Amino acid sequence: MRKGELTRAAILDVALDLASRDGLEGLTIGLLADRMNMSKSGVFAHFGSREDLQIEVLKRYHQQFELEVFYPSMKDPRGLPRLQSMFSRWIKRVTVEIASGCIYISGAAEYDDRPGALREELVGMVRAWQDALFRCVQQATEMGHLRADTDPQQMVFEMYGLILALHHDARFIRRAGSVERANAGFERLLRSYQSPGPQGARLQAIKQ
Amino acid sequence: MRKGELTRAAILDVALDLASRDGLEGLTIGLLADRMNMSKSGVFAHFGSREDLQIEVLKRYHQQFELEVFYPSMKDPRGLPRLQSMFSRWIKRVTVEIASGCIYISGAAEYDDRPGALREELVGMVRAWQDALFRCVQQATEMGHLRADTDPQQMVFEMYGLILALHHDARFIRRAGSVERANAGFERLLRSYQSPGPQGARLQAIKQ
DNA sequence: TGCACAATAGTACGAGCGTTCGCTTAATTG
DNA sequence: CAATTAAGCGAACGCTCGTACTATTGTGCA
Repeated sequence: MRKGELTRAAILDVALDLASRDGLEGLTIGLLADRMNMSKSGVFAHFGSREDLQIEVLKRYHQQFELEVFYPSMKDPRGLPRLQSMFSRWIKRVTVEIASGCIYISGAAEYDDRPGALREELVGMVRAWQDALFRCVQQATEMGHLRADTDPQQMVFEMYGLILALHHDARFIRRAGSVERANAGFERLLRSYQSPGPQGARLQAIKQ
Repeated sequence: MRKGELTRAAILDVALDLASRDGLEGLTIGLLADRMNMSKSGVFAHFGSREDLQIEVLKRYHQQFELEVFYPSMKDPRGLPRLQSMFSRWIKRVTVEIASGCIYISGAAEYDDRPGALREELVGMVRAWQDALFRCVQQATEMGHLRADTDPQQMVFEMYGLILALHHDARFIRRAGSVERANAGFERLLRSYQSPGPQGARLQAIKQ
């Protein structure tokens, strides 16, 4: 049927908007129905349960994230350029989300200790993104763009920290200049993992 | 009244425990009454409203944080030693909170876009802690423990990022080794803000 | 011991939640 | 156009929430 799928998509659009603001747990069918000028049961009928709705919203968010951040960066040359592209697109996206809210981040807080399908889904997505970053750092290391002793997991950890700090300081604390600080942190991060290294790594570089 | 204040304190203890797990928004009077083996109205009578209860819980948490992290570090020699002490105590605390949950962090997600007394209270506390870190970095800079061109706000930003990443990766993703990564990040941070500096800062150091 | 009042229990209310059901439209197909 | 099915509505369910009000128990001081 055509009409059904259309309104279903429209509902998901509004639901994604609502979930961005209030979190996935704050997404309520009643409010969603109000926004849609529909009855609660009318909205509900499009999904088997609230959890199904939440998962659909989450998948839609993930898909949008990949479309906006991941896929475009994959077209950039692998190694350092791709890594920089990933981070800058990521920053750009989070910057927009300072106004609307980021489901990955709010979801991490909501489901860090609440078992269920939603948590599994969410963890999987964030893991996938971290893995993508991991591989990118790894390639940059293999290509000599970063020091050979670079620990990719460590670098991904710190990149994620910068994004989390950005979201925290800009959206929660509402401190100005957070985007610039996140970028400055990334540049410092890159400098650290390019030459020269710590604890005599410079000597090793000379020996080669 | 002796008895009243006693049970009130006991209620707050349990409430803090509950709020750590489920967040301040997840703290419910019914559940609290169950845990206390009391009636809902009996618990409620100790506080004017749920919001008052939440604020009391928040203040208790803050007080505990100061007692465990801030005050002990203030006894350490100012400058770099104090900064390192602050961070290591902070890490230690968050490490414990990986099991129980951190109200500052979950609260940041819950109240980043929900106006009200709770948000104001919470923002004030986090700001106060960031300011304490700020002053500490500043002192370390003045004392020559860190490079003169160190931007304290930037350093605090990155320290906060490491803690947020630790909480995220350990509690949400449940990845092992996150504590070590947070510590490694801090060590790298310190190395960056000690000599030598970026973009020809080494040259300037030589000139002096 | 008894009185005054603090401390807790009990009950009720209105609102909102997700969900179910039967029914009425609206859309699609033969 | 008629038959069929999809789409949506409205009311109701059982539940939990915070809160108000009343009744009962318990404590502590004269």
